[in-house]
Amino acid sequence: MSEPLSTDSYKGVRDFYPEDWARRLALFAQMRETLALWGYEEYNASPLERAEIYEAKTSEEIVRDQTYTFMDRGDRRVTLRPEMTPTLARMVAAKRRELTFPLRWFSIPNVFRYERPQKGRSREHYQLNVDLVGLPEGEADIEIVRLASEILKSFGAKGTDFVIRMSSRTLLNAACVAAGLTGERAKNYLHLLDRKAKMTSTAFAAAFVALGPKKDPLELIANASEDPRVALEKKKLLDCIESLKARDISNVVFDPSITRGFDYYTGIVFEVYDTNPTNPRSLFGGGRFDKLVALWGGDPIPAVGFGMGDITLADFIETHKLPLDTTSGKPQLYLGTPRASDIPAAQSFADTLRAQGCRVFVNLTDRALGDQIKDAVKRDIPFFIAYGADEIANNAVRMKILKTGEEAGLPVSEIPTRLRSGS
RNA sequence: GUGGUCGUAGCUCAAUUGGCUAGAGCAUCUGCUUGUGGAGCAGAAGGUUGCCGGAUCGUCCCCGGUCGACCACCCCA
Repeated sequence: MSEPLSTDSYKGVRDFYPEDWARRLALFAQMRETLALWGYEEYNASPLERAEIYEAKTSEEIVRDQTYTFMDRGDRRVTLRPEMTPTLARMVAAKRRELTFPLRWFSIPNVFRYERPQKGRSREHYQLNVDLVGLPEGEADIEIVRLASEILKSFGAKGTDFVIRMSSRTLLNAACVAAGLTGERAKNYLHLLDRKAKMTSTAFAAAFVALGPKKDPLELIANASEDPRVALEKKKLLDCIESLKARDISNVVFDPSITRGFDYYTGIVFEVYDTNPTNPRSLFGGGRFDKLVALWGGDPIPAVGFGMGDITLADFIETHKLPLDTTSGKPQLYLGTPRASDIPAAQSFADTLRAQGCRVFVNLTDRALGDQIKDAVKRDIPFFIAYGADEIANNAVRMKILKTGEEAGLPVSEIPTRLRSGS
């Protein structure tokens, strides 16, 4: 015999036991419900992607160090998707002639990053991706930001629980150009800006001066009248923010340090932060990527969207103690059998209930009835019916509510409604 | 990729300066009898102290390595 295998899961990934998976499903169900109300359709794709699609326009850091990339047996370079947006862009590009734009699409893919596991970060997580494809800046941006807010609110969050920080890549780019920063130096400036909050002001100033700018982009944005392009882009962004505020999104602010890590963003970028002082971190974000689809040829197709990870969302729900109903798939009724020989009849009785949508668990053991009740309690099944010779003979059952201990006879036809009402 | 903290039963934790057969609670299972409960009582099972090596008369305890978890960086979701 060889050594026993390890029961540990692979480093940095999670096993989802039924209880864990029920929580994920509850998250996903709430997302799907909200998105359906807004007319969004769900799509999906394989986690395996051609490696090349991450190399053109996404952050180099990710490709170099943070993806699972390998050669398959046919010498193709394969990557486990680190994010969904390039896949979305590829799928849209592939069928650009037959799709009906604008597209309102979402997906809840698992995505992979090879990096050191840490709080809120593992090597695989599920990430809701919501995208609105085929419309330029304006109402599309507003819908996406509102939807991001709406999804958090659908979990019971209040507007004071989070803040939406917005900026614009076009504004930042215009300010960089006006400040004499172009190409690599502009890109480096954005990365520096992204880190600003974590740096001391002197360290930031030193790194900034090292880039050799003629002016300070942030000052240009503050005094936008100095440059007409900056002024125009700033007005567009502020107008967008004002529109959101006018439509009940009061927790949105302009924050020029929001840049987002990916290079493919072209217009608005936003990031949603938890306002809880013990955990004031970024929850998720998104932005506009008008040139990504054109990487596969043809004219650009404008798009805007966001991605929301399941781990940070679950943490958010946990820290704010928001309720999450995880009972939707659980059995509602435990059918106990006084004798093991009653099992076939109990299954047959269960079938009539199942046909009416009742989730019924039938005992298959020869345990004593009292132990079966204990078993039902332990499994968190709310109702119990003993089904044996007496019930068959009298064609009548008594249903027990395990929480209260009450037990009463009732017509079989009433069982489905009682199970649904839960009492 | 860098640095720090930590690995003892399924879980939460004990174990005297390095010294008897590594303990407890919870959870699990079996009884307290065969048509109705979460309690109680009795009992059982559960461990190569993450793994490998070293130092020592002797190690859960010291040292090195390795794997893993957590935390802070880096970066990002």
